Amino acid sequence: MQKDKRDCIIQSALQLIYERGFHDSPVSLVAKNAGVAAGTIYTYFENKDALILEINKYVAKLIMEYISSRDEQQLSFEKRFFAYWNNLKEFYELYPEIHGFYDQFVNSPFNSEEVQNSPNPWYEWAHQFFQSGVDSGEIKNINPTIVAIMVNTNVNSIVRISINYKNKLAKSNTDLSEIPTLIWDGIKQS
Amino acid sequence: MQKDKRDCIIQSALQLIYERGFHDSPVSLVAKNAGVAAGTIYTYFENKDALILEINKYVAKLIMEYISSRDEQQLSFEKRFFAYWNNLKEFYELYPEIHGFYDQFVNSPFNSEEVQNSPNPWYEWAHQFFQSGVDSGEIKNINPTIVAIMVNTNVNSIVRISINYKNKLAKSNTDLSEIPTLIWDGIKQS
Amino acid sequence: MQKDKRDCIIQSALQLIYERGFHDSPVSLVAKNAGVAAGTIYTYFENKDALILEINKYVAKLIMEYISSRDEQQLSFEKRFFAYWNNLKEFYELYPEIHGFYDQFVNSPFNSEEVQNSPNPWYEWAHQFFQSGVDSGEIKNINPTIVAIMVNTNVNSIVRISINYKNKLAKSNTDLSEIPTLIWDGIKQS
Amino acid sequence: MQKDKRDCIIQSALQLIYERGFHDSPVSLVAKNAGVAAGTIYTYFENKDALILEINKYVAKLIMEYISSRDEQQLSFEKRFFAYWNNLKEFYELYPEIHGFYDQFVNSPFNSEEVQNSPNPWYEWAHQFFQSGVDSGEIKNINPTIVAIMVNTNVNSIVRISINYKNKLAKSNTDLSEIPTLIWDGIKQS
DNA sequence: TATGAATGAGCGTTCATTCAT
DNA sequence: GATGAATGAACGCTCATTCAT
Repeated sequence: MQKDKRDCIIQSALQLIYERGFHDSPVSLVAKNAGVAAGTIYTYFENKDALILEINKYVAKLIMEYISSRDEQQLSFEKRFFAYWNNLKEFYELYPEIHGFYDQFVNSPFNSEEVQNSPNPWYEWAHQFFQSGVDSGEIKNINPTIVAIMVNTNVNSIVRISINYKNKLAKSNTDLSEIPTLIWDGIKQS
Repeated sequence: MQKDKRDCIIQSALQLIYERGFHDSPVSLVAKNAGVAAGTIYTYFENKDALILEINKYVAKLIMEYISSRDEQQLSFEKRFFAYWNNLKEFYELYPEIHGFYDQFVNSPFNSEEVQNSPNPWYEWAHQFFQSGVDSGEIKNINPTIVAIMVNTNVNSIVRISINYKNKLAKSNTDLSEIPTLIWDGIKQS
Repeated sequence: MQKDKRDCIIQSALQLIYERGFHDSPVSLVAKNAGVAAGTIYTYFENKDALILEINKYVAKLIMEYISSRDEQQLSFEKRFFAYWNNLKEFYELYPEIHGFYDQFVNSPFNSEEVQNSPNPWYEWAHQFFQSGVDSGEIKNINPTIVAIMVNTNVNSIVRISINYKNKLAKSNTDLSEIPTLIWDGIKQS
Repeated sequence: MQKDKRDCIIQSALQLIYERGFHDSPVSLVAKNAGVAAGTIYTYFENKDALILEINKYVAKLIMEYISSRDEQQLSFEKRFFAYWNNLKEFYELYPEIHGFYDQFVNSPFNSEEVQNSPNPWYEWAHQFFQSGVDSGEIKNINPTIVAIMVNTNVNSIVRISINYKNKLAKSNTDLSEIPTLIWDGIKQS
């Protein structure tokens, strides 16, 4: 209630979608959890779809800020890559609701062709990031958009594994920590 | 619609979910496209959720059969890996409705912890597949479940890229074809 | 409940619109009064607008049948005119809910240009009726569509007066009964 | 929007109701078009219903002024009648939003028995007008209230016809111009 | 078994009205 | 007085599910 109402609504929706999915997150519940009336949602968002697309933008901005602010460009690309990978994992573990939302959003009909083609600060930053690795000759000469998607998808699935198998794979956590090396071995210029 | 009604219903739901998403695939439409009455669906499936879970099982079986039948165990694991990767990509491109369904299912609330913990022939086969690579010393000693998820997630996202960017990344198709090498460089025993 | 459901719904809506107006006749109430569930309305009508347009058709058919079945073509047009006028008044007094509905419908946005241009058995019958008066030279040579609208509008307003002023104009009922003569004096060939 | 705010609101509502009907003229839109805040409407009108009733009063006053100021009492009643008829038609064609509003209002639940029984300067003037025709023996001895309603309803429907059939009845415009004669032939003392 | 009309809870959304500023 | 964000009851409508046929 103290924060900006628009933010409250986004936070509430993010949390609910993470916990219950798009299906089971009615506007009325989003409103209730945000501490506002149902109608208030429509002061800030045109409709439910628009709210979800705005959450996507909000989330992309947060990720971008988190990762870019921790990137140290003076380091070798190898070091930057591991930092990127670990920070992204850290981010998702810090904000599991964002991980949960993103996972659902990216493969949903909400993520239409139009949405995919509209500018996304995080995707653009990631593109630049891997482009600089290509440019400096530290990673293979592959389309940086594809590398970005590959790496991000990979972090995403690793986080999902580490959440789902939290208890069972205790022993395997060592394995998880080796994944970025694995990816690095794949993309590094040999 | 000569086939078994149960199959018709699954095919119809698969296609609709691919085209319109879970949100927009009401039982009545699934029934209509399957050439049966809405009520009939409840003869074969307890409810809509059960239908979706059954589709998941159906799909897992199909993938497993497709991949396993094309696996030649006498070959080197490297060759088997590339076959695996390419066959999986081929499968998804052959059955885009399965790719579309799977992409939505895997991160949805339908894919509950319980579902993830129940036996899945395809996951088990993939586990065994990578286990044999570890056992023969041809790939690094990492939890084969994790490798399987990594590789499968990777194929999935590559297929998504190749579908979404079909026209735009014409030039980059070469890049896409290098991805499995990249993954192999990551997991192979060096 | 005994009658055809579609008819029940139409009757219920007709009555409610008469009593409370379009504004205050929610689908839920129409359904309740018809003895069906709200959803059932949508089995018979695409949406609320379609229901209202169907009522209009239903009503036009009823009026046409009532008036045409009482028209005796072998009589002089003068006699036929008075019968027409009185039967129409009688009809509206017999079915005040139809009068009430029609009054509201005809000047509402529901009665769009498209609706006005689509075939209406009652309007067509009335057109033919007055056409025959023109043809036989018994009434002035005026566009029969216009005469029909004039006469019908007149009956309509007289019925409204006789309903609204029921008690107060007791004395004036004699006046009301002279109205058709007044109209006849206006349109008859002199 | 230099004018008095109350007038702006009435004008805005009048125009919107004409264009979109009662259904589709929310207070927020009335306010926007009037150049005021939604809440301001409640400074001038108790609620939306009161606003609509006030528009009715406003409109009745305007019509009365328009017609009465053009009535020349020294003329024969016949001439006065034709002037009345034509001026009323002219008024509605000059202010189609008033015609549109009135058409909807008169048969709506807003026009309750209470409203109909409350003093209306326009109705009273029209009553007097036709009373004087009765008194002078120039028209038949009929309740002037009824004659007034008849004539006004008639003008109303003729205007509606001339608006709706604007293009199609080009030829028939001559017919429309004969209507007042028709009415006069009906009511004149023969 | 198969049907599909019927159900009604629950959805997204609107909008007349209020009230703190 | 004027504002417009906030409210929440009420709306039209959908759709998973049932059950008489």
